[in-house]
Amino acid sequence: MDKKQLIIDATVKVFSEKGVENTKISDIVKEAGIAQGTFYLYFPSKFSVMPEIAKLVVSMIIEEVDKNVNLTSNFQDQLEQLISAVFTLTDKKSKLFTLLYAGLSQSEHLKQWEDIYAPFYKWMFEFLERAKQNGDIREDINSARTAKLMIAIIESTAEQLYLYDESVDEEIELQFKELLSFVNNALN
Amino acid sequence: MDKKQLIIDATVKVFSEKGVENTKISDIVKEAGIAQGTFYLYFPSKFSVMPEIAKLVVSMIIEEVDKNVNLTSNFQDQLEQLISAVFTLTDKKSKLFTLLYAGLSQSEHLKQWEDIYAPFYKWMFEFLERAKQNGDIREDINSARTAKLMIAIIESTAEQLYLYDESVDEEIELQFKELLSFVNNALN
Amino acid sequence: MDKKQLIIDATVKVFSEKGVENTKISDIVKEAGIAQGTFYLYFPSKFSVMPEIAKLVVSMIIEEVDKNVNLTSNFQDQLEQLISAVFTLTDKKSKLFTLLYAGLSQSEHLKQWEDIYAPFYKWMFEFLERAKQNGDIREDINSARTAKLMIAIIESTAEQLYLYDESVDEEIELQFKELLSFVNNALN
Amino acid sequence: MDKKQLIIDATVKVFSEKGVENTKISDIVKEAGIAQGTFYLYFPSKFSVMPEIAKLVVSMIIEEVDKNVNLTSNFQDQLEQLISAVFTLTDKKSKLFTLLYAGLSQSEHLKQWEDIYAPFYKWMFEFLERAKQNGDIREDINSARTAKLMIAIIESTAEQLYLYDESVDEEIELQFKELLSFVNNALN
DNA sequence: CATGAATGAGACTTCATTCAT
DNA sequence: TATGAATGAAGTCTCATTCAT
Repeated sequence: MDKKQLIIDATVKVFSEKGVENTKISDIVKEAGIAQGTFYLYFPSKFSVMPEIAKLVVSMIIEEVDKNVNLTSNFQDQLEQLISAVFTLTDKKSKLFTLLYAGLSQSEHLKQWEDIYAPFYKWMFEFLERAKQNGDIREDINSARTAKLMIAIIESTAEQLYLYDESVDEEIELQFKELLSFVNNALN
Repeated sequence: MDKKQLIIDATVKVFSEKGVENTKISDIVKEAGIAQGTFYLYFPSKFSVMPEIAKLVVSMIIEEVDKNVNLTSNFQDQLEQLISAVFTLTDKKSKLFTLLYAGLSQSEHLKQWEDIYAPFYKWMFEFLERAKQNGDIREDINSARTAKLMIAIIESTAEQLYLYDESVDEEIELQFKELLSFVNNALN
Repeated sequence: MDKKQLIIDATVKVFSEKGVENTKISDIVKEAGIAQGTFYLYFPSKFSVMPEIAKLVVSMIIEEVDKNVNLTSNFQDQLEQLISAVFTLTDKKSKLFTLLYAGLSQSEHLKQWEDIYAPFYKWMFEFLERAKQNGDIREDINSARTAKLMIAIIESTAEQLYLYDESVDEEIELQFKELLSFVNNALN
Repeated sequence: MDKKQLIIDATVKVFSEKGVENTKISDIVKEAGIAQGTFYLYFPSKFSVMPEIAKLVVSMIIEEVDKNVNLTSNFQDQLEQLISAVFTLTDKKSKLFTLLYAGLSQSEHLKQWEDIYAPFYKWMFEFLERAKQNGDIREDINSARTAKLMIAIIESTAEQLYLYDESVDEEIELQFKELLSFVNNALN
């Protein structure tokens, strides 16, 4: 198998398990089953693997929403499917998301993050544009700016519920409903 | 002067300047003007200063919104004042907020963060309850859950604008308006 | 109570519990219930408390053998009482003895140790002299030199049994008998 | 050259010169001519080198007694050769023996010491068994237990003479004779 | 005499990085 | 390309000792 991919996979695993700062290069190479020096043939530092991981996460998000949001459903249902998809993925990959968000706020390479995140913004932009054309949401909405707001509130809420709160299922369900109602009203 | 406070202040300063991970204990004590060993009389590690910093930040937020939100204004204006206050503070203390958010997502002591953040949640809860009693917002809103949503979207957006985007003033103004409109609709 | 004695007692306690090298001055003062600086009014270092401890141990040995060796018994019995007394004390104070022996072999102040140990050598010398005069042991024995041999073999054996071996009672009993027989023969 | 052996040899040297407690890892690596970090590839602490040193010392003892005790001599002579061999070695390697004995009484790994010392006990056991079969010593002697007594008294006496007393040659000679006579009688 | 907060030298240990094989 | 033993800079943390009160 490709050594570079081997390193990326191993890094995702150990980063998820112990966090970025507590991970040593030696942990990664041990997990990857390669020699210490080999790592440096592909990456100059553990931090430089992060963009690869971010791309992975974003592609997972896109895949999840594409799979779950049924464009033939009515808008109400699509909104619910969208939020549900993000929640599900956040739950399933909580450690991975945690380190991504941590990486986002820390990093000096903010511009890079934006580029990597761009596909999700684009997805949301098109989602809103479609809705606008179908008359499902307010006319005065700016799809680009509202896309940011939508992503912000959905991800932040998912983050709160799954990463911080260790919430019980019932509370998650209620917060989910409140968010859906909030967003629904916001868009109309 | 109280050595503990000296350490906290110095830590805020150097954390803000170089980030948590790039800060050495020696940086903190140099800034504080104390001996290396003295640090350890008050804190077991640089990370253990974080909760103190978080308390500081939250008290700054509360102070800022209390100062700027005029409870005698109409609700529309109060909402604008609230968002504006958070935006202003995020702008002014962007480095400090960055490290707080990073700390939040990293930490193992999530329950602790919740406790520290509680005052802001409480503030927002009371803000919404008042509005509900005055008939300014929808009856079916759950103030506790919506408080979380409000904080999530306002802070996330401020974060995006001031910490990541390095946005130009005009874009900030437009995004501010879009957020205000979004939230206004969401609550009605 | 006398602060110096307070320090000595506390030092015996913590040295016994954690060994000399693992003991910090702060452990001693905490145990003694005095301030950090007070220690230095009485001793320049933790090592300088050792001679005091050694004196204590030697006086304990003398006391124990004096109490248990009945000079009116026949020599055979006295020998048994002597060995038994050393064994009992070694068992009861094993930690204390361990650190004394460690201190003995480490120290640069060997001459000092000899002086401190002198009373036990003297006791043994007189014990043998008496036996010689009573015709209980060989005429050609040199009491001074044999005193050293006696102390060496009794203490070493006790040390082995109680400090190293964690021997079971039965084995201790058998080794005790073997030693008694060995010494008995050696002296006749 | 093998780095591990390099470290062991260097450790023996510096331990002998300045004692275990006064030795810093940096002293060892300087002596060994290796980098600081290299030490930790082979040993987790300076104390963990001790067992290796102990093995070395025990093998030296075995070698010395094997070389000097002539199994074709009569028992009296063999006994003298045995004691003489231990005395000579203790004299020649006094510092090394000192630190071994100190290590013995300190260590928490007592069981380990026993294992390391086992070869000498075995040697002595066989020495006594042979003598018993030849009718050179008492029939009622238990070789295993008496082996312990023999080692205890010979080593303790050597230790006293060479490590503590800084005795003059004449006194050593006399104590040697007294010991030989003592042991001779003890065994018959 | 007694205190104990403060000091700072210095030992420990880690781990990213190199480089000869 | 790949290896992994070796390196040594750099940071952590301890703790004996001091000294103003």
